[in-house]
Amino acid sequence: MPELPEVETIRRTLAVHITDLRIKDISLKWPSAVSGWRDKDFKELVLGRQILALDRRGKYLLIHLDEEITLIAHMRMTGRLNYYPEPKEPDKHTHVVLTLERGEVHFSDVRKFGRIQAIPTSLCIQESSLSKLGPEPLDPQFTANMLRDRLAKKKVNIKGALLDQHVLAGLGNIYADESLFRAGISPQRPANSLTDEEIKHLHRAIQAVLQAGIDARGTSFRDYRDANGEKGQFEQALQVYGRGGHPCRICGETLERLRLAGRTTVYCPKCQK
DNA sequence: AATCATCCCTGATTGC
DNA sequence: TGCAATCAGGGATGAT
Repeated sequence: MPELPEVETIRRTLAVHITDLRIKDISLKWPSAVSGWRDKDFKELVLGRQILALDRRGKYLLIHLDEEITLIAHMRMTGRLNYYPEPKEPDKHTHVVLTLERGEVHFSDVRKFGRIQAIPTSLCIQESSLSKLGPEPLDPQFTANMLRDRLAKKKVNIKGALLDQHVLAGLGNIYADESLFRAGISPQRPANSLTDEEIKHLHRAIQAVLQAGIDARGTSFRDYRDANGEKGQFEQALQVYGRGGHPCRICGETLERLRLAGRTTVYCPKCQK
């Protein structure tokens, strides 16, 4: 599932191909995947626009167009944005095809949870779902003290707090589990029970895990692919995610699987306290 | 304000 | 082997 490192990889691989190109045609195979803004529909806002730059906020991909329009895309679990240099027949899960001056972008999603919205750029930050997001974990301005303050009022377990995009933007199930493992913190701990020392470790672990994920071009546990259809390489570096019942790579203890915040959670009962 | 349940979907996995 | 039930999961929404 695309989390911060995967969305960042999609952004980078897509930007190479589509920056500066104009959107010549739009085909909506499943119109529910897109939404416009006020009384203007998606096509009206997007058709003919030129792609200026690609940005990212948390797990949202932002495609800035001219005329002050921005596309906000979210892949949820199985969404993909693929670039094809030559015209290609859309597969059965492709919901939107953007035909560019050169090549096509296909937005597809097996589970139909992913969405693309067209919105005036100036409203991106204030009026969209991006407005309530927590800080960017890899932003130098995101400090351990900031993390401490944001966790201070949270009584839920730390796993649930890390998945809450209002606390921090971009962590999903994979990188939350991996961060907690690296920090040596049990996912069941109440978020507001962490010591300053533990929060420092967690802060460092989050940044290290996300950066390593980006460097490996993401985790392709199942569905994820970048804009070129390539898998990421981070799966082999995973310490806990998807490894419940297997031995801990550090101490050999059997990794435990449980359910927290409605998500499957894997951790090492010996390494994580 | 924080927390929790529900819903959206379909391919893969599990159960009988 | 075949079919049905269950599982997986991010975020919007509404209830508490």
